[in-house]
Amino acid sequence: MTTRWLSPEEQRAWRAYMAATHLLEDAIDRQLQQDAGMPHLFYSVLANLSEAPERRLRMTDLAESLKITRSRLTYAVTRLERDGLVRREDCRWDKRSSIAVLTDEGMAALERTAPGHVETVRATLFDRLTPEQVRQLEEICTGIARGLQGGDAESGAEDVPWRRRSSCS
Amino acid sequence: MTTRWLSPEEQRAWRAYMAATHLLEDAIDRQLQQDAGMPHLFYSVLANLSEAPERRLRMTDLAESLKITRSRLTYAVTRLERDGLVRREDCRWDKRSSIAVLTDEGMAALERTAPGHVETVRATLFDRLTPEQVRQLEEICTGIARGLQGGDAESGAEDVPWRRRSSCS
DNA sequence: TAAGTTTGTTTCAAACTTGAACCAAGACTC
DNA sequence: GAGTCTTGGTTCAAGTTTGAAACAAACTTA
Repeated sequence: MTTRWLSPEEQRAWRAYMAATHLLEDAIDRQLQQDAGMPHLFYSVLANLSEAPERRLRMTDLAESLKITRSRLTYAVTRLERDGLVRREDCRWDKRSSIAVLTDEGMAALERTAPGHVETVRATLFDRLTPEQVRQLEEICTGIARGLQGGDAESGAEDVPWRRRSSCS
Repeated sequence: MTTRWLSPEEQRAWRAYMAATHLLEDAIDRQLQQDAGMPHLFYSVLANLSEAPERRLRMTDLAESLKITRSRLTYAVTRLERDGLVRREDCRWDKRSSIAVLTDEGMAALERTAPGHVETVRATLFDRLTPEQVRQLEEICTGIARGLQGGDAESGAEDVPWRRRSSCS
């Protein structure tokens, strides 16, 4: 089959997308690194745990929720554990599982860090979007994410190479 | 000043955004790694060079165009040079500069790889968006990018920490 | 229930990224 | 025209990510 190249509009959108995502992630990473000494991902781990019941989550569920590989999460949690912000516990029911728990110190670190982070997200992203665009962005991103996960939906869940295997359950 | 937290709509958009960008970049990286043995960034270097006049670009300009740090580019070009896909040349007018040039072999690799890449970008992104959403995405991303670069524009170019120093020109 | 499969997690080496430090060449200043 | 600043690029060590392999605990099934 001959390649369906991108249309000019798609080209422009794709370039803008790559530029924006690079710049945004850079800005956020830099702010967090400076003010909290941790990359964005690590912050997200803390944030995610803080919202879970009892501030605890199984490693796999946490990885799934963050859309990252298990091995990447293992690294992050190991580091956060070393810093005392997270603790690992064994799962009582399934001895294979390990549970990441946000410590009080971790919660404190999160609370200390959150305002600056949110401020950055605002300044770099939301303050530049109209409410309508916020809706559009959510709509677009939700669609993309659904397409890339277990989002079996329409086109049938073919086993294409770019689909993460261990998606959700 | 008390923190302006994210509204529920913004929260949803932010989460969807992070999920989508993670999943998308993962999918694209995986496809390129499998089919071309290089990460997305390296592909972008080749693609960018291929469109430049004479297929050559100053390192700094290339970095600027890709929105990445110079040191990251140095690494990428070094690797691509080792693989024979790119070559470095000295700049005649400014002896500090070095110019990255796409070799014929690099162009061939790009042409061989592009269809699969574009197909993935389509399948994961554009095939899931309406033409209207493509426009919206471009608009949104352009705005974000403008805000984060030399895009001095409205809010005055304060020297905020999350702004990349060596922006443009 | 032993053998085989799946699931949850970690480990390890190789690859990549970061940021600060460095070096050299051009530009500016007095 | 020597000192100073800026720009273009690389280097280096420390940090992070990747993917495959290893392990161990469930689960399945003959």
